[in-house]
Parts: sequence; C-alpha cells; structure tokens
Amino acid sequence: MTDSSTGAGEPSRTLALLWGDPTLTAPRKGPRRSATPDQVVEAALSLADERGLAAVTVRAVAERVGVSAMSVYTYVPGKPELLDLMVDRLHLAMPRPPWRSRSWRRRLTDVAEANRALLTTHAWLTEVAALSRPPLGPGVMAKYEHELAAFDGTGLGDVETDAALTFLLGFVQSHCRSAHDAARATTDSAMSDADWWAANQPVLARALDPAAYPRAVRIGAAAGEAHGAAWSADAAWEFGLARTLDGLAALIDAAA
Amino acid sequence: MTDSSTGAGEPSRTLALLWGDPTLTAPRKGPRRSATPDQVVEAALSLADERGLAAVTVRAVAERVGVSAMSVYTYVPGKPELLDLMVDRLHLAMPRPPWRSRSWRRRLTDVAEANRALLTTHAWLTEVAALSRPPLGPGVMAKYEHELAAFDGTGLGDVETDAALTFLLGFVQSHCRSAHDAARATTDSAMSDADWWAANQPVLARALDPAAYPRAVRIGAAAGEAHGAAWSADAAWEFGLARTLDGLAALIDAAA
DNA sequence: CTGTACGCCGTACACCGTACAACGTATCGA
DNA sequence: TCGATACGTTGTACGGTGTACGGCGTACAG
Repeated sequence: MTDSSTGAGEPSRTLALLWGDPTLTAPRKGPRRSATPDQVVEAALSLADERGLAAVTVRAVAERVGVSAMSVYTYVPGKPELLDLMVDRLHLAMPRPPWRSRSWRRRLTDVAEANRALLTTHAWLTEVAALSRPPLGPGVMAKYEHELAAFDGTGLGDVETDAALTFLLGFVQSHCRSAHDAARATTDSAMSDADWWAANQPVLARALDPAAYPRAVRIGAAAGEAHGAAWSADAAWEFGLARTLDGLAALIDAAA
Repeated sequence: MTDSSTGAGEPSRTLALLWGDPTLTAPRKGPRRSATPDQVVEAALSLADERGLAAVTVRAVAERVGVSAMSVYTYVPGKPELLDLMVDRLHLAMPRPPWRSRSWRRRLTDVAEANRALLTTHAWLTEVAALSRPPLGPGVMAKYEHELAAFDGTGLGDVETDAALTFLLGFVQSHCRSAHDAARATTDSAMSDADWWAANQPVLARALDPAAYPRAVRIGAAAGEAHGAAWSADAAWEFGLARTLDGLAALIDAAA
C-alpha cells in the first residue's frame, strides 16, 4: 500500500511529466542522464504487454532500461505514477479518425470498438483503475475530446453527453475485464474448461442440484452449450453493445 | 503471482470447503483443531470490511483467529482460495425476497440495487475478479438462481436471460468499482478534490487548453458544476441504471 | 501401549517497493 | 581557473508479502 502517490512538496510532479514540462529537459548540473522518462515508460509498457502487469516491477523495468533499480526513481516519482504515465501514453497512441457524417450509433460503435481493441491488446489495462479518475495527461485529454466529439449532433446536453460516454466506456471496461479474467483463468491454471468440469464432476454433481437451482442449472447449461464454453466473449460483446446502444437510443431519440 | 490456485492432487479442495464436504468435519487423528475454516473466512471478511482488501494478509488473518500464520494453511489451501470463500459467503448472506408480481423493470431494479448495496458495503469486492469466473459455491449459486428468477415472465429464452443478467450485473460492478476508486482517491490522498485542483492549477491552466480540447474543457466543467464534484456516484447510478434497463426493454418488449 | 497421521508453528526464501547514504560528475559563481 | 554545489547512479537494507519445509507434540487406530 503505497500511500500519498502525489506528494505535497511540489504539487504533482506527475503532471509535469505527463505534459513534458520544459524544466525537465533543461540542462541540469550533475552527470549526464543515461536514459529518459520516456524510455522508462516504454520499458514498462513492453513488459506489461509481454508478461502482464505483475511483471512490471521496478527492478524489471530498471533492467530493461539498463540502469539500477533505484535509478528508476530519478525518472519517475514512484510506481503508481509510472502506471499513470503508461496509461496516458497508451491513450495518446489511439487512432482518432475524424468523425464523418455517419449516424451516432455508428460513431458510438466505433468508440466502443476502439476501446475494446485497446483493452484487448493491453489487457492489463483492465487491472488498473483507469476509468473514474484517469491521469489528466495529453493522451487522456485527446481521447476524451475525440470521443465527446462523437456525440456531436445527438442533441444531448453537456452533462448528459458526459454521462453517456462514461456509461458506454463503463460497459467496454467491464466486458474486457471479464474477458481478461476468463482468459487468465484458463491460461494460468493450465487446465482447460472441459478438464476442470471433468475433474470436479463428482463434487459438482451433488452441488449443482437441479432441484435446488432449477433455473441456474438449466440456463447455465444452455449458455454453455450455445457458446461452446461457459462464457463467450464475442457473444457477450455483441449482446452488451447492442443493449448499451439501445439504452442510449431511448435518450438520444428523445433529445432529437 | 501465485500460480495454480487449485492443485492437481485432489481436484479442488476449494469446492469441498465451499460445499461443506462432510469429510472435513469428520473426526481426524491429530490434536484438536483450534479453529474452523469458517472462523478464518470470517476473520478475513472483517479485516477486509474494516481496513480494505490490502489488509487481508495471511499473517493478519492468523492473528485475528488466534493461530500462527502457517496454521491458516491447514484451514484454507491458500490466499486465492480464501478470497473465493469470502466472496461466496457474502453472496450467501444476501437477501433473497420472493419476487412478487411486480413489473420486470421493478424486479431488475431490485436486483441492481441489492448488488449495489453489497458492493458498497464491501467495496473491496470490486477489486477481486468476481464476475466472469465466480467461485461455484452455494452462495453464488443461490444468488444466481434468485436473480434468474427475476426474469420469469419476460419471455426471454435461456441464453438471452443469462446474457441479460450478466449485462445488468456488469453495469453494477463497473459503477461500483468507479465509485470505490473515486472514494479511495480522495480518501488516501488526504487531499480534497478542490485542494487538488487548486494545488495543480498552474500546470493545469496550460494543460487544459480550451482551444485544444474545446468539448473536454467545457463538458468537464459543466459536469463538475452540475454535481458539485468531478464525479457524482449517485448521478452516474441513476443515469446508468435507467440506460441499462432501457436497453433491456428493447429486447424484452420485442420478446413479449 | 505404540505407531502414525495430523495440527501447529518457527524459520527461511524469494520477491516486492523504496529509504538512505556514499560516491562520482558536471555545471555554476567567484 | 577553481572550489562549491547540485545532481545522477548505485549497493545495501528495511519492512512487507505469500508460502515451502521440517520439527514437535497430540490424539486416535490397532
């Protein structure tokens, strides 16, 4: 539990890092720096993508950059701040194609799918708290601006637009987190879905009593059969996105 | 990273614990047990509720139970399994009032609010992966069954019902996670929302450029002003739940 | 009564984030 | 030109985590 991520001395060195404060690149006194904050963030990102968030340790990042563990702290205030920088950098790299004159539903679908692609490529993102209080960096800002623009012409007010976007992104985040968890469960248990059910069949036979849980047993089986697995990411995505957009449609159509 | 949570020797001792396998209470050979698995789970739960998930360490749980750290492992296979037991126990304690003949919308609202209450009282639940691959214990099963019953009479098929429930719970989980994150951000930074903005005003003034991010700056300010904070949990809840139910209405009305 | 299976626990290991102090280096003020 | 000084780098160390291992004593089975 690392408390007080942003100290009190000088308020939020993280913000300075995020926005590339010029005082950071100004000539300093001591010996030449052997790396840059960017390299540290890049190393951490590649580690997270290749081996998961748990592999992002200060020591591992340091080794990848080619400095000692403690030197990392001269580039980045601490680990929580490093995570913030990673998140913002990823958001900065997202594509932001101009919104053509398509329907709002098409545009919001694009928003959702872009976010799904991000959270699929970098699944560890679902493990860091990035939704409610994201780092206010250039990447997050640019993404926010771009996604808000997708609501142009919907007739929604400012407050409603913000709430609608949060709602949409909440669905994407929630879905991708589930997908990530499911993938990890089968991955690092080295046990397939079917194997698990087979191995635990004796215990489960008594537990999953159709008399006690009629709907649960029947529906659980039906869902598993329909998707070929206990949980299908694609099916859940199709369903959830359609529902989410339908829900917003009720609001947007009323506004128009 | 604790791998292989459920070993290969005897498949899933966790399931036996979840379902109170009688072989567990049968008289054993050695000395009297000085505690029970239930007491361990209870201690862990109280710890999590009082001081957060990070305070749930094996050593802390052991101390609360009154045994040594390593003795905990004679009651519970390991920490991931302990978390599973905690989750199931909480779900078992949820109220399951019979569904009267109210509208489906009213029933689903009850489902959502019951889950919100759970995730608010035990906010740490949003930090454990409990949605996609929950522990198949009696609590989770009973909750699943009860919530599925809320869909009786909607005309939805089995697969659709399961997807709809997952969708609804996904919203609740996502919302409560954001609320939890937001609360933590202001809590353990010992810095109020306003203080933070004031302290970082100089940097933010240049960063939040209305020319670069016209919508973001305007809408961010509007949302903050409307709710008296950067993010209002209650407002987001009202909005999101209405949207979620509207989205399901499009499906359910079509089925009827 | 004895063998043995089992509960309990102290110690130890590998790993984490990071505080601290020593040391070398490059710039600035004189 | 020459300290003084500020800064980068690093090794060591501390307190924390989950848990493997082995010694010890207990209580039941024969």
